[in-house]
Amino acid sequence: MPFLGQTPIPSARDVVYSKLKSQILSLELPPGAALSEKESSLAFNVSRTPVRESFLRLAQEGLVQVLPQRGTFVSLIDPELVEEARFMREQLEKAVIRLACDSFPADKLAELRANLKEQRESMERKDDLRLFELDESYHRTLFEGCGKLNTWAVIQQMNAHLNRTRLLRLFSDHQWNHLYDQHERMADAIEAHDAALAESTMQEHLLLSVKDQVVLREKYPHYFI
Amino acid sequence: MPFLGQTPIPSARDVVYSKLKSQILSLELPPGAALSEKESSLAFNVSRTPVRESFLRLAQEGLVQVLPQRGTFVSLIDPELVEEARFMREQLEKAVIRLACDSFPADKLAELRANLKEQRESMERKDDLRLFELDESYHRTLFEGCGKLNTWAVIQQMNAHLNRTRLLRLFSDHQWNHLYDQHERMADAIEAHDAALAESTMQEHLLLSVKDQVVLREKYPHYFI
DNA sequence: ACTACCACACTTGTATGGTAGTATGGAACT
DNA sequence: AGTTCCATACTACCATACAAGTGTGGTAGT
Repeated sequence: MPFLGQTPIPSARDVVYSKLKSQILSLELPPGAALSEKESSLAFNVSRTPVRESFLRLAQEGLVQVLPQRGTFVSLIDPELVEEARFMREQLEKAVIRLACDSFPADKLAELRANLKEQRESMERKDDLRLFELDESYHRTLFEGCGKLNTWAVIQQMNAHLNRTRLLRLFSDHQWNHLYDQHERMADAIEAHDAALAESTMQEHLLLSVKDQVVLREKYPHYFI
Repeated sequence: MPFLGQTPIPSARDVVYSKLKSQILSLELPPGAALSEKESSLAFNVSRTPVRESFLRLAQEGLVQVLPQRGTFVSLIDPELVEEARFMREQLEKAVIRLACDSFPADKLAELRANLKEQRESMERKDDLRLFELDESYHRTLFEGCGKLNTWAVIQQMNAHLNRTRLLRLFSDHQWNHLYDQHERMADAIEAHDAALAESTMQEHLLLSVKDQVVLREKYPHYFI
């Protein structure tokens, strides 16, 4: 009898998918790079089947492009798609934080505060990677508190396109102070039920990531359509 | 040499996927129904491979649930997911029609007017199916005119969950008159650059479909989680 | 030198066999 | 009768073989 609630062992397909996805998002597999079912199956020591299924899933998410009988390629970055992803995220996050200002569970607010505390600590340690995670976690908690986790999941998927450009921030000037201030102001606004302030702060917050794309585009023009 | 611009012949996988999806959305395959790679492969006269790949794609869209070594089942309708899909659509459509009030290309506005004309004709013919298509086409044109077709694609995917409940409208009182009036008022608002009117009308417009779920839920409680 | 053609080395698409886990119904035992 | 156990018939997962389309480089013919 299986343990209830046991984490199911990840299938070969899931492993390959996660690995490939992280390689694509980190630009380790750059836009335009050629993939092949056979080559990947050798690299991961599995058969073509799970590799192929990973390709199909990545293709559905728009991260690779499968051309029948020709090959599979990491998708070039489509600036239009990136802009629309940012647009969708802006609309949904603004709507959610308005909801949060109306009502937000106390325990989730406490989570936000705890997250902010850890952000301060990570800034002192200059732990950029952890700050990146905390940023995601902060926004996730916002959606969770509003009962909109499915919406967060959709945003996460669209973020795949944004993140290939946002990665740059880890290596350039991060402005973590600025980001932290905005996070704190948003939490305060929720507590004070100040929807207008929360929404405008969120809008600023999400605009910060726009410039990354410009930088990346100048540096690697062949990564774009 | 292949004809350039020729439509690629649909693969067996695509055929099976479309067929299954339409059967699920039409409730011909009701929520909870068991599927099987083997059974479907016999039904469609293809091997298990393209069937399996269709299952995986449907699973990623949340329309079926794959339980390893147990079976594949049509997903039960999750009211929370349906509500969030409606929520996302509301936010995005409201944002887009605000954009449209700011600027909207003349040819797309003409498309909206032509669509409205055909809506009137279809209402006279009581051609409900065509009206359903025209409704979708109307909203698509809105997104197209704002350069937000990718956003429309995301909405379409979420609509899969809404549509299983919206299907009812085809068989009940449709209130097509009401829907038409709203469509016309939105086109007028865009032309008059009246964002407030456009947005509030859109909000009403999208609220109309909420009641369908209540009806369906009373009639088929075992279709829901 | 140039062109047309073809063999070949790729690619993804499809079919199928084997493996391991799961549910179920009946038999054997208490 | 009720419970335990096991054979069996499923399931999806994975490996592998074959089919069919595509691009390329070399070769033969002009």
